[in-house]
Amino acid sequence: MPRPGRNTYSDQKPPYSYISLTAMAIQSCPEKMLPLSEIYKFIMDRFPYYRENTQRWQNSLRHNLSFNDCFIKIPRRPDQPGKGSFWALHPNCGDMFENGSFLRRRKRFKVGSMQATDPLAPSKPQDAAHYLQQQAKLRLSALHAAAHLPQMPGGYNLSSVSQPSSFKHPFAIENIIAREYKMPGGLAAFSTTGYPLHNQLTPAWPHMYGSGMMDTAAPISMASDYSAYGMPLKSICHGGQTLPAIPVPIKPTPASVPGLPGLPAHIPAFLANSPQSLSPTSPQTATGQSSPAAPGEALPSSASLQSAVAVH
DNA sequence: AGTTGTTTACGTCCGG
DNA sequence: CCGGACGTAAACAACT
Repeated sequence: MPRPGRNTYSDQKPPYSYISLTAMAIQSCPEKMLPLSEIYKFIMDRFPYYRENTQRWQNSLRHNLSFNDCFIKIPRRPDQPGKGSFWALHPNCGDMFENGSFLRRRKRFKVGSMQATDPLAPSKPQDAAHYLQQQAKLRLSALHAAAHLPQMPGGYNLSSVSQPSSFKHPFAIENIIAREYKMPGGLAAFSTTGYPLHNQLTPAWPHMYGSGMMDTAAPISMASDYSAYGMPLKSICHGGQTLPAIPVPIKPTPASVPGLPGLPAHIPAFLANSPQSLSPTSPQTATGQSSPAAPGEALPSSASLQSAVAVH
């Protein structure tokens, strides 16, 4: 029996297509690739609406993964147990959403039909898969390296490398993801400790969990204990200071700064921020905060994004 | 058996 | 109205 009045506001269907949701999920993890189950988890963690009728929407989502060229299947390595492959975004599908609404794409991404926005990025799915795998490897090694670096007070000054974002549509992934985008004064959503401040979720996104979102999302997907290469992310990212994605132009911005290759300035902050990183001593323990606060990743990038956003 | 992935089909919505 | 994007259902194969 339906229980009206309970959670109703957050039960609304998010205004994002499955493609958008999937893209968000994929973008949220360091390697930019996720297995199907993690995509499911991500979506369910963030959007209560999708905790029901799982059969229905998951079927739709799988359909989208297969059907749309913008998603690439990356096979697991033999030494990696587990079901299914990893899914990634096609390197060239960048402007599929670029500056646009996540509600409805202007045009469907087709492999052959587009000229590469990234000259380095292959267009053939197979090549792209390989390409992405390489990128993921790079990212991982970077994460690994970062884990051994001393804390950087200034953090990685990604803002110096990331492109000053041009106008970002409110529904652009950066903005959807980076809740801080609309924080008053464009204040950076990061404490000096490097921990993101998670509690200012704007009421503008009722379909997601409000301030409680991060609680429920505590065992967040991206922070799942494994990486694309079977290495426990948590061990890689320990310390809370992790290097953001390697300069990999996965989503080059057309209006990018000359001389600056498209950096993943699009690290989805709110997505990437594993709630665990919220606060090591988070008072909200609704979901059993026993897990060691897994460090958020891609934070510096988000910070840079923040600064970029704050500028305009 | 359950999950994952592919494919086909059909309906709805929206913009041109 | 038409075509494209999207959502959903369903059948089926392959895999764990």
